[in-house]
Amino acid sequence: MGGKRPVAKLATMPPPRFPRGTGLSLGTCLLSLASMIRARFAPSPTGYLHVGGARTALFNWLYARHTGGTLILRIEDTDRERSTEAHTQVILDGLAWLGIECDEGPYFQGEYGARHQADAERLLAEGKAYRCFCTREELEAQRARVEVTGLGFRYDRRCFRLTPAEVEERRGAGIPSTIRFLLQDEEIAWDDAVHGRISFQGRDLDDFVILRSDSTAIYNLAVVSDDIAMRISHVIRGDDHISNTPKQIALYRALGHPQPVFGHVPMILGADGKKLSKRHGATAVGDYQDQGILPAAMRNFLVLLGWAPGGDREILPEDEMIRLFSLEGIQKKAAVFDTTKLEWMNGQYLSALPAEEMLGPVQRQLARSGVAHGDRDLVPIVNAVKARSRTIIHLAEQVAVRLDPPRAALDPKGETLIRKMGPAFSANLELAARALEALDPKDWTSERLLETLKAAAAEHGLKLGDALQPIRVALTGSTVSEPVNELLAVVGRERSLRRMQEVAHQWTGGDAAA
RNA sequence: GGCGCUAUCGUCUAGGGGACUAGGACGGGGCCCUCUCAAGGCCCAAACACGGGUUCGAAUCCCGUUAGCGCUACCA
Repeated sequence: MGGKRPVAKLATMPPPRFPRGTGLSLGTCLLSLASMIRARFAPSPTGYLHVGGARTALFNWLYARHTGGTLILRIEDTDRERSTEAHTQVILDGLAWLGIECDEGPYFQGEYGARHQADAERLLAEGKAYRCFCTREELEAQRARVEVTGLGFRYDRRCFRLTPAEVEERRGAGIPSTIRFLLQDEEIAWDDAVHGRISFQGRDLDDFVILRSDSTAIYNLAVVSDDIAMRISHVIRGDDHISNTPKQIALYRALGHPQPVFGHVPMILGADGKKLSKRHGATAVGDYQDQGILPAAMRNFLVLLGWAPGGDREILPEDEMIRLFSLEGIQKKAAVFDTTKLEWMNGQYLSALPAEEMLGPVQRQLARSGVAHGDRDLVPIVNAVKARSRTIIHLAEQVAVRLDPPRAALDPKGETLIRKMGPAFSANLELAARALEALDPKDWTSERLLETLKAAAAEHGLKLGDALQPIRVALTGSTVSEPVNELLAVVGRERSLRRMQEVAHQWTGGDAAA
């Protein structure tokens, strides 16, 4: 393949990375560009992995996979007060659970302090930034004064007007200082991959601090410095960063680097239309893992929240998702997180997934609720109940009841049935039990059970439903389950008969209305 | 306050000037299947925020209004 040579050549080229006039054919050039796409996910470990962050990660991952590019993970741990290793681990676990694997990293922003500082000092040396000796208190006082007048505060550049001698004097006196970026009054615009053109005026922005008095970088500098160093070509992030973008572009310009492509994805809202927060209940991906959501279902739900492939697709397997994904399909509008639809989707995945493949999560859930299953094969039980379950938790409860019928709790539908049938409930139950007991244990199969039950009902002139529903309620506590013959087969002969007799007794002598 | 972003059924969305009596999905209602439920199939209710333009023609383009959200730190 002749494609190898230009790629190698490009790789050794110094920035700017995007070749112009290199004499390469358009096709080769596009091919090379595609393979040079470098996207990143850059969470700060100051909390759990939020579903919003997870979706941003998912979009980056899909974009990288779709284009054959590279996904870089960078942990932005420069806020030492709030960042913890535990949070970093939770983020890593969350991404792994969702099946989002990164090609590079995790890198830790905290390790690049020296570069951040060097970049700030270079800007200072080039006159693109200046030392600022204003203290927090002074700044706050200025801000308070201006806000009374109803105008927005903007730093008045008083330190920019200091003479070199004054600066030296203060430095000599050991007065702490920050480095502040000198923002030009010019238009700063970019073609956002999801919003189209967005434009700001430099005069509406503040001269912002880029380096603290302790020489650590402020977010905007750190991000730009790292994104340049890591050769990031596409910055896909939450749209709460839109107003940071002009500052970052100004930094790219000052540092002499071409800016990457920016794409700002919308926020995720709670059911009340407000920004998703703890009040809305589960917001961390770990919460959904605990609730028994399958990673594939979570991914499918999340990708459809703010992105659509066009057309009527709902269930998207991973390869389809990657094939169809595009930045153009991303919605501009914030989306409400609808847990009901998530559960529906999880139900779809649960129904389609072979029992063997969900044994792990089911066993973990059984262990959590203290249910021992010994050496019993869970596969047939899971197969019997998975079509009717929306979460692993719910599914595991159903498995537990089939393992040990006395666990069954009577639900309102079960109660209603008992009340409506009156004495017939126990009578029919006993009748069915007798018929089943007469069955050779070897014939305790779904098919023979149905035959036997049908024959018994016919013999006593009962409608099939009247014969079967009491069995269902006895074994599960509810009127909802797989077909009764399958239920009996899955529960097993001894357990079924014992439970049927117990329940029949319970509702004869006693007060059936309870 | 300033700056910016956004606006189609309750929710997620399709739609990129005529193909729109605005399509799909979740949820809701009804029917079918069936021993029950789920799944599946069929049907029903349900939306272009408002006001101006542009145009022969606007959900689609432009401008306002309104509402929501974001940012406005020596946080990220």
